[in-house]
Amino acid sequence: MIAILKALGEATRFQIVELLLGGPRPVGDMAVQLGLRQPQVSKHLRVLSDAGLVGVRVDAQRRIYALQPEALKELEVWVEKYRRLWEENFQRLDLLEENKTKEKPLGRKK
Amino acid sequence: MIAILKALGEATRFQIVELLLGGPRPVGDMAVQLGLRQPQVSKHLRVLSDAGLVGVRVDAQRRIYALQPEALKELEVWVEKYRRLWEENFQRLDLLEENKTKEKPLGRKK
DNA sequence: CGAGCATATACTCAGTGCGGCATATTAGAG
DNA sequence: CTCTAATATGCCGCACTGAGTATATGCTCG
Repeated sequence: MIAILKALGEATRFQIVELLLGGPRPVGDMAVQLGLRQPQVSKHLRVLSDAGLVGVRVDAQRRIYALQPEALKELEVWVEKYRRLWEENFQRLDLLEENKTKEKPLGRKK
Repeated sequence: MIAILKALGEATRFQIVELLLGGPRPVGDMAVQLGLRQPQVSKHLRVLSDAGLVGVRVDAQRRIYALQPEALKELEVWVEKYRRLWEENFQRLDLLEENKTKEKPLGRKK
């Protein structure tokens, strides 16, 4: 999970993923669209691949990269865990503020 | 969006978020649970805060941190864009593999 | 087989980020 | 007002990482 988030948390790789939403693409094409040198794109694709976010298909000398749904789905499932945060009234800081006076007798340490 | 992903893509901060899923907590408590020194936890909370993932409530000398639903929801919305990837038969590498022979006449450059 | 294309890998360098320690800050207790 | 608790900030060292260049690898075509 962290690998997925770390991979996506980098501007260029994020762009690559958004690019691939439009369909599979070879490395060279992406390098042009990103304004990057090909080696760097390959490295980013390696990271994305290690995280399971993309897969490759070989076509002669070209490698066609495409999104791999499973990883994205994994991310979606994780986020779902937090759904109640905005669906129920749950853990709202402003509500806690109200309780502050009432719950003050926490005394903490003692 | 990238700020959110970058913030979550770090092991310790990820842990903090998971911790806060259990409810709001003061800094000191988290430092203990994470086995980290307090200053480092404060720094991570700063990053999470900048990304909008957490909010603070002041209680005397303590700062109670809690998850901020909006940022998580933003993430969920983003992931939804990719939903069709696994719901429809879309951009599957194995299917592309089949087409490979048929579509070979791409000739590429020329 | 030799030339050229597409991609991956190795190496280097600069920037960034995490962790630790020391210190500043602010609030409550006596 | 002074002492202490809880937290934030500044500074440092070290590991990691992104971008670039050069090079290796593999495939196609003539």
